[in-house]
Amino acid sequence: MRIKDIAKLAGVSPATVSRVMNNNGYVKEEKREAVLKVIKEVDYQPNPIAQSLKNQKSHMLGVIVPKISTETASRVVAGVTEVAKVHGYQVLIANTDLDIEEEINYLKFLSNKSVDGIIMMGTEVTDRHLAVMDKLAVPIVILGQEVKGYTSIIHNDYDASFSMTEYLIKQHHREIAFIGVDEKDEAVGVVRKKAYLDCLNKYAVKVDSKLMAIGDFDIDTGYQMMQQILTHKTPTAVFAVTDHLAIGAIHALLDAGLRVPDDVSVVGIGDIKLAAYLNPPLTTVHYTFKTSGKMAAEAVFELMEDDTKQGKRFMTTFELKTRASVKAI
Amino acid sequence: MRIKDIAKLAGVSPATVSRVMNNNGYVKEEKREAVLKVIKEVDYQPNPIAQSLKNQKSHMLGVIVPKISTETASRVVAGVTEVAKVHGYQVLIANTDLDIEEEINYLKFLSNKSVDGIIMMGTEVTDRHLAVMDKLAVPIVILGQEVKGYTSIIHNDYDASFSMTEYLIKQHHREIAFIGVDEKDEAVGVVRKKAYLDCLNKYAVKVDSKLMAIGDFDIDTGYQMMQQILTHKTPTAVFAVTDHLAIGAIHALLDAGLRVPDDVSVVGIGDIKLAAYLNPPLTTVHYTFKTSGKMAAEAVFELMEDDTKQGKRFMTTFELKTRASVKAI
DNA sequence: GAAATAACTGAAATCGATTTCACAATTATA
DNA sequence: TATAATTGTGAAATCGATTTCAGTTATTTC
Repeated sequence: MRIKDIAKLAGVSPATVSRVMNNNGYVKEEKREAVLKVIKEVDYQPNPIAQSLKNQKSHMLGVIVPKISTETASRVVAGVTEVAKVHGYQVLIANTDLDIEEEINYLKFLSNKSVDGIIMMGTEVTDRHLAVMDKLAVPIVILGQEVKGYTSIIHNDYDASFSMTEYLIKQHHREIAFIGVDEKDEAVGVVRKKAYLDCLNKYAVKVDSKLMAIGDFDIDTGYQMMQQILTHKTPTAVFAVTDHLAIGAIHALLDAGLRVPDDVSVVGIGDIKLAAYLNPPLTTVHYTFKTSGKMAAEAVFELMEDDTKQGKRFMTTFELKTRASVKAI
Repeated sequence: MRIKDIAKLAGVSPATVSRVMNNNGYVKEEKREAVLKVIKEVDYQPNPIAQSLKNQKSHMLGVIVPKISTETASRVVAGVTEVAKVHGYQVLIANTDLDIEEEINYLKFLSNKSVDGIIMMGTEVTDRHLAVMDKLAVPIVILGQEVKGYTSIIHNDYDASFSMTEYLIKQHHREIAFIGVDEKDEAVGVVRKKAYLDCLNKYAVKVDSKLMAIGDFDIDTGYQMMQQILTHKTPTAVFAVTDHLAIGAIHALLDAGLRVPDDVSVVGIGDIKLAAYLNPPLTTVHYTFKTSGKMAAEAVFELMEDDTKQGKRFMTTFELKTRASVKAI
């Protein structure tokens, strides 16, 4: 069913049908009714692609995620879709599986007028990213990393990490192991580590490089890094920069015959859904990923209205969730 | 940059540029090179919306999910996007938040030529769904429920649930509580329960309705249902139809002062990522959700080629993951 | 009652690509 | 060499909507 067909059935021109559908321009009441009747009868829905072409709006938002099958990503997407729906927008997902090449390809592809705005969940933002981003035809918002010149939604990684370290120190821990990730990820790899170090310094706790390990993002890595640390020394507490790393660490500790938290306390960051249901329930930092997704979407819509608002920086809140995985000394 | 501009720069007509881009029709070698040179220089990418309109193909797949921020959904989407990428397709996500009205709206909207195929993760499939599905202009595949006449990817819920029950019986459990969900969800609510009952019957274990409870899908429900069952009787084992329900049940048991698995064994279905890291590690059924997503996508592409293949029924495999949450009597 | 304004309508142009069609220039075949 | 077949090209139609433009009819205003 095309607009032409509706026009014929209603005995008017396509222009009139369009005017009725979009409620603009003059249409005599009886013709309007005739058109609406036909539309209802045949359940006519205009071809969105043709509309996109003519209106130069696709009513779609692109979301670039590093890995869709993670709790963080899916929560962000949930937030984005929620706001998108309010604006009558659809969400197009681009899953890069952590491949930078893919990320850049998607940036190009999506910008090419197939979406009206882009939200990129950043891990590593390279110069090549920036080169492409500078030429983008549509607004973009970066989520999770701070990129100057671009609107970014960032989690308060510094304060969160600092507070967590401080919390452990206030529980009288002094031998606090650190399990981090590669520095290519600015927010997680660099900022969270810096906050940890700064906090130790503030409280004059000496930094022991033997208690620090850097690896990937998965549970297994947490396990291995913990084992590695244990070969040198047994800390009284472990600060893992993600909950998954913390879970791996806990299991390594248990397998080494240590009790958590009685022998070693463990904390993470992220507050995955099951954190409270682990044994012991995990002390962690709650981030509002869904809210971040919403904020990102709202920022994109704002940029679509007025692209001079580029470059804003939004920081989301966090909350320390103290649970049983930490025991004071 | 439009095709016209490229044509002008290369000193040819838009038709020739199109012929070069799509590698069809005759083009003299020198003109082809001239065109390619210009395309490369200005990094021209054709407007996908205009192409969609002309070609009547959007190169997009629609996925309707009940809740994007669940592990199941995100794994399915990961599988779908993987296959989609191979075919040069993008994935459009429609998140219905379990709202049937939304589901039907999305079916209509997506079918309307804005995607070339639809994958619907079904929970409840009503007559209203069917009415809309019958009129769909594009192929659709249902994932997770069996709908006759439509290609469905189903998990072997019956056998999985039966095997799990059988496993408990073989561990000499006879008082096996059941925590299920509403029957509106055919696969989870009806089939899994039927298999449980059939298995009890097969082994002449008497069914005790006091040991059965029906609720929602979340951890809290599992907790409450377990508490409710405990007011009547303490079973030796609990069969929850999802891992989340099992986790809720475990916590209710622990809070009631019972030990898992020493006093009560608990099993779930789904094998969420953290199932092996819970305490105790959860005995459950591993479903290959990502594979289901891939199969669904492949089935959709097959239907796009040849719509007579409609109505196939694919069953995915499962694997019993026996972990420490079950103890033989 | 004439002039000015408002209400209404459809033909045609447009969005940016693809493809048909008609025709021209080569090359192959008889 | 004449004819047929192949190669090569651009103008124009097309996809399905929206919008401008020009023209008609109805309503005010003086």
